[in-house]
Amino acid sequence: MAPTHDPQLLKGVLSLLLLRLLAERESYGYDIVQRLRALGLSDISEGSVYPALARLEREGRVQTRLVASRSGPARKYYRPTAAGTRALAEGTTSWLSLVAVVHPVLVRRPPDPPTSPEDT
Amino acid sequence: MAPTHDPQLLKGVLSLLLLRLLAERESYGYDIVQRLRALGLSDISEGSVYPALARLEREGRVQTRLVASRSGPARKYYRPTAAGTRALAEGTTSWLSLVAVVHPVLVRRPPDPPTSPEDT
DNA sequence: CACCACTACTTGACATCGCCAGGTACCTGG
DNA sequence: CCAGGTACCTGGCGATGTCAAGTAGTGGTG
Repeated sequence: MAPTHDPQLLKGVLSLLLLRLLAERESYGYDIVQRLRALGLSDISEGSVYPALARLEREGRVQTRLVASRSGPARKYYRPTAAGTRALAEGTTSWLSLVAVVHPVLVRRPPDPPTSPEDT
Repeated sequence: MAPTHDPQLLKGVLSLLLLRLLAERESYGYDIVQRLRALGLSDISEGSVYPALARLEREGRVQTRLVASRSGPARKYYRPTAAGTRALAEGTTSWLSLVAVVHPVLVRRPPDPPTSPEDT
């Protein structure tokens, strides 16, 4: 079964992921997309990442520098600022809080599914 | 400290929560709002819940019935349909998948300024 | 009786943000 | 020169949470 990936579920979490990945290692958009996919977010699209990165920069959470590449156009490397690191910490707290609320609710025993138990 | 509740993080999860709460016990909008708040989502607003409930109904995931009340206007009780139960199961899987990807990334040790390459 | 608070539900305008599609540009190899 | 991979950006769209305001029924208070 496909994960039936709901775009909505990613809302807000993406920028957190971006900040985190950038905090672990400075990198550029194209690379971030690949790292995200390698992490399991195979459906992630560039059209989500680049705008998110741009937003982060506009908000002063990351800073950039251009670095020429041997295999294509110049890469724009992103790195979190102090504000970005702070935002990451706060966002992580929010995420954890949400998970702490949602998870226990969703993971209780199934409440008598009135349908066939053999759905595949 | 304030939970710094990011509205975006709730996207998509709310309908899942509603479906789950409804699966556990048939109830009406106003009651759902209270249950959500009791669960810790204190910032949830009616303006989020009612439209979400209406959407769920429009999508055939819940069915409703009106019940007169002695303490105010009639209550609209919601209850998941078979499709709703199915959607709940699928949505829960999606949520779990997302958490499985996001959580480990966010919960690694706090990133110091990326300057020590001697980290294992 | 008028007014207000609480219960309940609905709706419209608004903002955010991921996605799709399309576009620009650089570089290497045939 | 062309094809294809690398790399980045933008416009328009759609989904959905929030705010604010509106409609209504019920009961308590002055």
